[in-house]
Amino acid sequence: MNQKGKGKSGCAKQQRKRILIVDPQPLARERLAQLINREADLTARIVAEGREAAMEAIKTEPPDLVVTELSAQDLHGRGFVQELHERWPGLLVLVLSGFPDAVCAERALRAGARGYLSKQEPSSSVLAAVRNVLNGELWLEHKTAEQVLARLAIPVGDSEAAPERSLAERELDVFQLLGSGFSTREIAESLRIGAKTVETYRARIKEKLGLRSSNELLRLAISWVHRKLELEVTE
Amino acid sequence: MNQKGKGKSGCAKQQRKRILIVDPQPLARERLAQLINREADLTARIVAEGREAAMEAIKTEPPDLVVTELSAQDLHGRGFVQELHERWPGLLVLVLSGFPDAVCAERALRAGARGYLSKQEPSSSVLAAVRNVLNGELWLEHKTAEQVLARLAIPVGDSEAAPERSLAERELDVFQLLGSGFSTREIAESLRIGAKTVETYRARIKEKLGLRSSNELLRLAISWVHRKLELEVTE
DNA sequence: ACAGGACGTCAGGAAAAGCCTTACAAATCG
DNA sequence: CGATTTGTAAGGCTTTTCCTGACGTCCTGT
Repeated sequence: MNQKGKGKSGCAKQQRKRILIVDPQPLARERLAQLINREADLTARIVAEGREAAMEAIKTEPPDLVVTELSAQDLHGRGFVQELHERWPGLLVLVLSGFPDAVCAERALRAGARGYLSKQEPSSSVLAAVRNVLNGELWLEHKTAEQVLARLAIPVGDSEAAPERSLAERELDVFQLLGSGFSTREIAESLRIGAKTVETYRARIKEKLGLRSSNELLRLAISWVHRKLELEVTE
Repeated sequence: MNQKGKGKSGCAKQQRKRILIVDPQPLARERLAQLINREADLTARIVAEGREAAMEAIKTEPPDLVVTELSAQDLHGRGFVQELHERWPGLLVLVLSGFPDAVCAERALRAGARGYLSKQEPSSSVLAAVRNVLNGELWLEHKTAEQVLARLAIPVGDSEAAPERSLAERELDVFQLLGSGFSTREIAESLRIGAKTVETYRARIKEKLGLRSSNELLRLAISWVHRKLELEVTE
């Protein structure tokens, strides 16, 4: 909206906030870069080659903000946020998600993200989110925020039915990927851990949820994902 | 790449192919519209307000091609693509997907789409896909294509091959029981046949539906049962 | 009428996935 | 500080799935 008039000489360029975009979807990332670059006080750079390249880029030229994607097939993205947060604790991270969901939002925030929004939000909101997070504020969509707060507000009551309350992080990863139709082996690859480890999680999930067969586990996981997607659609 | 040079007079504008974009993700759809609009012989229009609005737009101003998204909503429930195909059988539809997956591709094609590609493909591929589909060709990514080729033999006309149309009685029994959460062994008992026989059916189902893993089979079966239940409830 | 194909049924052996047990370091909790 | 949870994983055994055949029964078309 208003910009200009802050740097009278060439130094304005150096005051631009640098934003690094890490997103596997070209259409989305290109548009986002455009939107950012046409703001006079922001400048965007895209990393298209994956997470390692992103790390490299951050090391060589630290950005003020990283905007990254969190999509269904790659829950490992949460690990990315966490990794970022561990290596550069002060780095601001905004998560764009193709998988809008309060549980994911909460987990992204726990992992160190400073904002979370759905790709279904209008461009203007995306830009608003970028600015807010740059200003040091936390950014969440309203509905998501409410849901997250509601979840945080509920102490360890007695509503034990929801898998996400009783499962550990990694177990939830596995559960969700199982429900999305991935095999144990694929999950292992996606999470970058051994297949044997995934088997351990499956066993623990089954124990925690009181399931007897692998089949029941799969069925429950799939229904859970279904339900989540339905909620997402209706709201 | 090359455009221009085809319309020497003002009539070029009227020859522009009209493309309607239906996608809930603003970033992606805006970028796509840009890419299309900067081609001299193509013009894009965005529908942001949902499927009904899209139907309306198609009715009032028929496009040459509809590019739409396939996200979570369409994994179950009857698809937008199918509805489009029923109402305008000749309408070209290209599906952009956030979930690169052969099963989804398969379903999209069966529902009447003429192309399917992942949002992870580079912008240039997206544009290439648009052009190919406009030219009457079928467009698939290579990996997806290989997986789907098996059944491309089925003409695009009025296939409508839901599982119940292509599976034999016993195969459908097994499919449904699988989707209801029964194991191979349980199904065998339930149908009073040998477990080995059930295995045979599973194999045949997988072949007929072009599934590669037992996991995919299970996921499809479960989704199918879900969908059936939903339809029963809502209708 | 008879050949070809889809259907229903099953088996043997190889390959893969899953289950049970054990392990251990780090984090967290009480 | 000790106990529990979490994240990671291996070894060995059991079950399931996959691949390859097989065989009789219906239809269907020419």
